Amino acid sequence: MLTIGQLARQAGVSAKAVRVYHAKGLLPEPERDASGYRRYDAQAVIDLARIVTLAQAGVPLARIPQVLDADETAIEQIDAELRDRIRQLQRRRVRLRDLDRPDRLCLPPEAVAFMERLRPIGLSERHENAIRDGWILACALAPDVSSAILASRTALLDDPEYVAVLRDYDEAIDWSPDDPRLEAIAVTAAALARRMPLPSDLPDFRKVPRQVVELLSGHRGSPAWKRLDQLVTQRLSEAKNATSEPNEAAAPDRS
Amino acid sequence: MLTIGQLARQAGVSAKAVRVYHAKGLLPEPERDASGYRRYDAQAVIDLARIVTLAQAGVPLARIPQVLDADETAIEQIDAELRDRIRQLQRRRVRLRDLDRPDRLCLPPEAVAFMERLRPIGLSERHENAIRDGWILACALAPDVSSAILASRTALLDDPEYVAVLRDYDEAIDWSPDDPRLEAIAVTAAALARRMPLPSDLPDFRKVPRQVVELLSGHRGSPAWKRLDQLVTQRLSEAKNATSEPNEAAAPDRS
DNA sequence: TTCCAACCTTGCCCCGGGGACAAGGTCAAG
DNA sequence: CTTGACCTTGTCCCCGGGGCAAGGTTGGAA
Repeated sequence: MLTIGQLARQAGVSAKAVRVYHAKGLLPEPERDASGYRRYDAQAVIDLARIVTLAQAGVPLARIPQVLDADETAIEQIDAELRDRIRQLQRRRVRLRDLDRPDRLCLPPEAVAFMERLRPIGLSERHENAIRDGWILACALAPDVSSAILASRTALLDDPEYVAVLRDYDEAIDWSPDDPRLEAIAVTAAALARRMPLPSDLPDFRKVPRQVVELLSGHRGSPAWKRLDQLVTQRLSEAKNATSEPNEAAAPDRS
Repeated sequence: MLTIGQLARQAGVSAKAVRVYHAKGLLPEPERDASGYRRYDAQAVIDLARIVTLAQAGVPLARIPQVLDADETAIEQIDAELRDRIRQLQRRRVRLRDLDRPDRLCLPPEAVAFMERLRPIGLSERHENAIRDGWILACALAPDVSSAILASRTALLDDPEYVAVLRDYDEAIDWSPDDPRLEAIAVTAAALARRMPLPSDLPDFRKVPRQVVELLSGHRGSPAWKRLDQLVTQRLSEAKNATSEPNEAAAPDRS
């Protein structure tokens, strides 16, 4: 006959835990000896092992009696949950390894792929981070729309002219808004913008939050970029003001 | 700029959790807009993702700031813990499959092996369970001693005479203690006992709790077995009473 | 025998990591 | 201008025990 401590050690739990299982009615209270100590037999060892096995598999104590009485399928379900939790932990290990890579941590896979393709272009870190932050916010606000835009934007990275405009913007980021060289960049950018896929071509464009459009075409704190936006928009509207009203969203965005 | 709900959704947690992280100083409180709502930027998304990643990896919230400031080795250590937890869950899946196998659930591997070898002998379920319960209690009381005894007992299962005595005991379990057939069994058992390894041959016999010896040689509720114990002990002491005093523990035990 | 450490008993409060709900203020779109 | 989905602070509650108090018991060694 075992004392509570011997029973608990055998099962790998604390004596307190065994008392809790008694209190919750999971494990029947055993006989007491002359001094009031609980005394356990082999059946109690078996019963406790079952309870501990289920509890450690994540079954809430309150559900354990039902599971013990139920059929095999309940246990299969618990096993499936356990398998899922193992997968989850494995995914979390991967995330842990990316702890100091904000893009992998915060962006959906397609945006990560975009950033991977963007990096070899060799923009400044500041520009890259600005682009990354734009996508982070866009994906948080409207994941599906953002991933649609991402697709077209990723394709654009194969376009040498687009890449050239990106590099121009990169160089211009700290220029004065009055810098005369901005004109030339605006000309190239406007030419590009005319054959770029526009956000308005998206299937659900009317549902796209205005915020997202503003984010992806915003000037992000650079006065020179703000000025470039103005110049490009002006050029675009001049070129097509016979056929359509100006469309601010058509300015080529740097992301 | 994101609201708390958008931020939380992006990170896969509840808005409440984000407020908790603010209250614990893990995540800096952001600016508020005109109506008092918190407004988050991309950096907050990154910071929150880091916090959530660590929290989901099992790091207590109170330790997260230190980990974020610490070097790589802290994260490697967390990763190692995560790996261990995965292994643990995998072991628990195995145990879950053995939920209705008391021996696998409660006994050490060597005792499981013993029971596996015992089963084909074809004893009654009652006898087998009595043996199993004896080992459960013995292993709980004194695991190392029990495993030493188990080794010699497992070897005995190769001895046809020992197996024959086991079968005799199995048949006799419900006989009356006055049954004359018990005599013949006692004769065979006593002959066997004279060449069986005795518990007193164990290296640390003096440390063996008396309880364990009683358990493994006890009669476990069968009056016929109790009588057999008497008969065997009597025979053994008659045979050697010139050289040694009677030794109750030398009765051949059925386990 | 007497001692001591290691048990055991009940009872109560505490913890982390949020969830639930209240009672109200605010936003955006139709 | 309403409606429903947000947001704000605040409070209480949950599980699965851990820790401690304050006392009684046991068993082996000196």
